[in-house]
Amino acid sequence: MSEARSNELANGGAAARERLLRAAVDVFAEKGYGQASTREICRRADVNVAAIHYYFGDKASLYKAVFDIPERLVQLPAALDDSSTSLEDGLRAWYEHVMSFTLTADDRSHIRLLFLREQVQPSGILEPNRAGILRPYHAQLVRFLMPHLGIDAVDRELHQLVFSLVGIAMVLYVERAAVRVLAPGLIDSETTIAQTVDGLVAHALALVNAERDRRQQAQS
Amino acid sequence: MSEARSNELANGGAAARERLLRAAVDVFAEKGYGQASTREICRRADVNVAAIHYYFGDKASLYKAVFDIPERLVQLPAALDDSSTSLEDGLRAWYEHVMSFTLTADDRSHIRLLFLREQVQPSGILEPNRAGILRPYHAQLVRFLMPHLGIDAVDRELHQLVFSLVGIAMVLYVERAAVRVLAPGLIDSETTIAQTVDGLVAHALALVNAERDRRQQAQS
DNA sequence: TTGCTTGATTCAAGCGCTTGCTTTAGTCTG
DNA sequence: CAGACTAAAGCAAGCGCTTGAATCAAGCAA
Repeated sequence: MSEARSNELANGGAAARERLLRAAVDVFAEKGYGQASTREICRRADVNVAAIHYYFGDKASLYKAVFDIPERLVQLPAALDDSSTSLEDGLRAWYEHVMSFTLTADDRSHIRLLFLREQVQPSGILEPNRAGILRPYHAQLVRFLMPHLGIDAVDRELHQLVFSLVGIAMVLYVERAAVRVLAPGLIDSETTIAQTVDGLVAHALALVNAERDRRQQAQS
Repeated sequence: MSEARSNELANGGAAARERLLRAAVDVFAEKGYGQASTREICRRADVNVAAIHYYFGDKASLYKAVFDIPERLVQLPAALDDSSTSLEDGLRAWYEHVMSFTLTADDRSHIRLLFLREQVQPSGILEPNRAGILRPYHAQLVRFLMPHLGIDAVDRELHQLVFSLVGIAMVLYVERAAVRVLAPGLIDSETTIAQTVDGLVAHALALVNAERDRRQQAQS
């Protein structure tokens, strides 16, 4: 901590450690842990190879450090935590938020790819049983839906509903290459994505409404 | 062809080439193309390292050969191509089929993981623009749904409906680690998976019915 | 049967290269 | 000068791939 700060003051404020972290996010996201080379990370960060050892110890610890900066990077759509938001508006806000990932390739998308990769192909370095980047999104949807379903306890049906809501968008992201081949016009441009979001909202409403109906029927 | 056959006859019918292919599926699925080592593949296939060069030329060609055996491995649920199958029965057959992937780890599951990995993290070796393993599943659902929706042409709404139907199951597979952490009891055992299939069918019916209603409304 | 040839296959060895990491000698700043 | 940091070189290990010799069954002539 204090060493790092004095370091920042020492050199031109560039903070080699910080550049190293940023480059690591990029390279790990592009190549995966195993295929990422420390030499390339250092080259992109414009530091010497010894810097990784100096600041982090080794490659695995650098990887862990990359995954230790996650929460502040995940910014959830605020509308869903406003209790006055209608069901449709909340769902639309949520899908607009997550579908923006599909097209753009900004700074944050790299870290998202990193989390997805760790999910599909665990490196074995991080402790297992971590829910990854899905947890905050899942938790927010659970919070948002409970009042709209008129329930105050989480059960497996609610969990499954939320996973389905996530799934109808996630398939478009994970399989975006296949989607573009099989159904051109779904996620090719901002315009088509806007249409697709409309479809997602309609699907989501159908799912939530069906679940609400099922619960009312089960009560009577 | 004839050389390969005489080879099979020559040795104990073990066919080193075949063992090599099988081992390659396993190792590529476990490690990914870049992290898989030809030495390990040969070790598992119980052949000499030179065998890859002898039979396939190099590592990349072995990888391509693995991806050239796909179609016969994808066995679709037959019920969906029977026009007498009801909507609910067809959907149930489909989800029972695909959800069997989530728990089991049989021979075929490795090749499925391989396709998923290639989708998320393309190796750059296969020609791009291939829809991967999703294509046959997608096509079958499109065929199955058209009569139940009363349409005879494929449009973008139908495509998106199918992707949503795929997505609500795929999220449980791709994020199965997170699902087990966030919602234990969804995909932990055959019993819970059976319950989850019930939920998937209910969700799918809600989606299809909503889409049919939308089309009827749009007509009038 | 016997010995020889041939072509297919396997084998151990090693080439050149990249990897993660370490070391040693330095430079710069306060 | 002391401590924070960097630079360059090099280590052992692993990588894909190649090589030339060894092995083996099949075909063939004497």
